[in-house]
Amino acid sequence: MAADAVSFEPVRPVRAYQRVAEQIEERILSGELPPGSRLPAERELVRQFAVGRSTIREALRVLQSSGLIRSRPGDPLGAEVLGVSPDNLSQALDRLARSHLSGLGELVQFRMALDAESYRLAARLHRAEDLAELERLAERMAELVAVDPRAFGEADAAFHRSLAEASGNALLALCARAVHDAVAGAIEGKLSRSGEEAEAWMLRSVEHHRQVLAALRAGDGPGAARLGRQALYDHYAEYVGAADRERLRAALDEA
Amino acid sequence: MAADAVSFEPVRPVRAYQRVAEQIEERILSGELPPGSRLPAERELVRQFAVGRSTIREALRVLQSSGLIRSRPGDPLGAEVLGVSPDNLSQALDRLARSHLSGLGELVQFRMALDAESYRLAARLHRAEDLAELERLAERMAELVAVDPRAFGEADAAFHRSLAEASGNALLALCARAVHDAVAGAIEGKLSRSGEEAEAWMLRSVEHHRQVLAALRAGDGPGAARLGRQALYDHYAEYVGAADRERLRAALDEA
DNA sequence: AGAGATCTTCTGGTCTGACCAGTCGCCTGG
DNA sequence: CCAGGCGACTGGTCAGACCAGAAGATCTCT
Repeated sequence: MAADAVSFEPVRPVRAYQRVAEQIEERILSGELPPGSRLPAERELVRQFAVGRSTIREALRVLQSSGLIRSRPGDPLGAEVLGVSPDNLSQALDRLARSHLSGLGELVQFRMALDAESYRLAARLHRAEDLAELERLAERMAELVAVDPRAFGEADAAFHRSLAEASGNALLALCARAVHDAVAGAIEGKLSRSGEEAEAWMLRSVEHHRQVLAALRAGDGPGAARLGRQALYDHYAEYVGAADRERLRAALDEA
Repeated sequence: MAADAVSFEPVRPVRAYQRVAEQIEERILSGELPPGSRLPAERELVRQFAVGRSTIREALRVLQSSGLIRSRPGDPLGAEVLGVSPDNLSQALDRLARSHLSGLGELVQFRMALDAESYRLAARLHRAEDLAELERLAERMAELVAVDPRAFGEADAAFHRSLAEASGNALLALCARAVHDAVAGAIEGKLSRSGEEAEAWMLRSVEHHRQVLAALRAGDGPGAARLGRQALYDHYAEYVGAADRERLRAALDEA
């Protein structure tokens, strides 16, 4: 142990822009720069950090690509602090999904796991107001069937988001949302239902939500989880290849 | 619908560096620039894209911060393409964990869900060589107990990685790894076990892996999932607050 | 001839200074 | 009071320069 204590670590060069980005990120994550606050102008940061403007700009680019800040030309107030957001997470998941590494099957299978867990937790831990909100959304969706498919889709997404948030785990909810978006992006275009099919699909969704709500009220975690898995299988099984369908079935069994 | 078709979308300015980054990212994600290949030198990219060097550099910074490429000063081959990796994901998770949005409890709870699902799938879908690899790793860990705690920890991480990969879902495996890293980062420092405690912990790990392997061989998905959840609870319950412990218990029940 | 030191020439990292097109606040003329 | 214009900012982009480091070529000494 003593010999380890005096051993040196290889010093790796730290770029100037990196240290600038780390300093600013630290202030944001610590809450010292809350969302909505403004960074000084670039030329002011140049003075404060005593580096060139290109260094400052590269640092700001990194922070911006992480979704921590947003800048707009001509804004006399400087870059806006956005705080931690799930956008970066969705972006990362999106990349994973878009790379040949993962196909639609893996994506849906992954979403099965996330949804099932959030349903299960929501059934066990939901608060009264969560349930009220979910019932409100479910009602609105029932009204929208055969009226406005687009609004129905949005309400559907909102329902799933609220359900995930009712699990009490914000991280789980964010990831579920990110994967939801990734699936939607992957299936975009393929999903071309005729009017009748769309209506049948909406009716099935409403029924599914009714069952999930019943499970939530009963506090039936495993039941809610099973419902979530089954609904995803029913929705997407027809869009994946044979091998992926086998995969999804495996995710369904014993669950 | 017709009225919608002729409506215009608000045009948002697209920065030059953004388009450069998108073009390069597209080539990487499509596989045209496989991992290990090299990008042209910056000055060459300046010529090809017909933009200034600072624009090129900001684009490369974005790609680098996403973990897609890596550049090294003086490298005559140009920036190296790394391909999609979970580093960006774990970085995003790390930020979420460090911000007040998510604490260690949520992180561990999330990991419970991912690990449980990957164990469950691995028990059902693993190939013979996966099992052989896992048994090899488990043996090596058993040898390392009380010899090299550091090497043991690495072998442990490798075991979990292989186990997640045996699930057949690369996306799930990458996310599990990212969350694993984020948890490790969040608990860093707090984890200061004495020699005896460390050895007891290692022995418990070996036993746990033995049980998991037995469940895998038996194809017992739910059993493997339960083992994974329980092991995480046992490992981390002492490090989280009372509220988070309740949360973890909820993730354990009925699973 | 082989091995080591030196040189050349590239790389990425950084800085400076400049210009442009926006955006906002102020101020003036109605 | 308000509309319009002026000016002083902003961020986005470019051009050119210098530096330290890395790699391969070259040279020198044994």
